[in-house]
Amino acid sequence: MSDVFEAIAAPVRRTILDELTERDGQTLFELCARLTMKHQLCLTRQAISQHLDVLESAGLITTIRKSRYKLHYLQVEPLQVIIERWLRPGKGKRSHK
Amino acid sequence: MSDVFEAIAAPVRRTILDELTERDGQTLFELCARLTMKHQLCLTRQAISQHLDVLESAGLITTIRKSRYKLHYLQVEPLQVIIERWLRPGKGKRSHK
DNA sequence: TTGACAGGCAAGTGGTAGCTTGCATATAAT
DNA sequence: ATTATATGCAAGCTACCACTTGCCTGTCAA
Repeated sequence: MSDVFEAIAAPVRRTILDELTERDGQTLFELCARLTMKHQLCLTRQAISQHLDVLESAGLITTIRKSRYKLHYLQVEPLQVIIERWLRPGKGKRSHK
Repeated sequence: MSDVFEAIAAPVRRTILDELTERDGQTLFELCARLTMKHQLCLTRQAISQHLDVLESAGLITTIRKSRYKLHYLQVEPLQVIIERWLRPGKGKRSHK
């Protein structure tokens, strides 16, 4: 996949991004617990792991291995392409002058 | 569908938004021609029509009937939610002060 | 009125994303 | 060494999206 747009297409993945916005550097198990508790989601650990893979291959999260833990960090830079693409007034339109 | 995120998940639909950014108010047939010519896409008219339906139900385009023509206009407002959600530094983080 | 043009509706099909199940690996604790 | 914890890998299943095909409606020109 590795595509930013498809990565944020799934509601679960957007919720994961929200969670990391609120508390960065969570492990897979932490995310599992929070998605279950706070967001009433009923997913297996593997399902969430696969979502994290998608997010990582899209560049929306980075991971760091800490012994047996894997910490996940949010990266919002890839989302900028959306602004660059459609939300900038002057883009080939010569808006200034 | 009616979801902004799923609407921009498909590459073809993003190309349609690009086309409308470049030239707003196109008809279905105009879009078909341009997607075929400029973007080397090989899709039937119905396929593109369905994509336009998705974009409209997501609020990314609006349409106006002009006799037997249907004109399509770009609406970028729904994309702002992405900025509000993840690209704003101070959102519950009390960044100022 | 007849034909061409622009668009709409709906059923059918193939491919793939998302999820589960089962097993495997690695690190830490006892 | 054994067990618990945290994660990884891979095959299989299901549901749905994207696309096509076929036919229908509405508008304009001759």
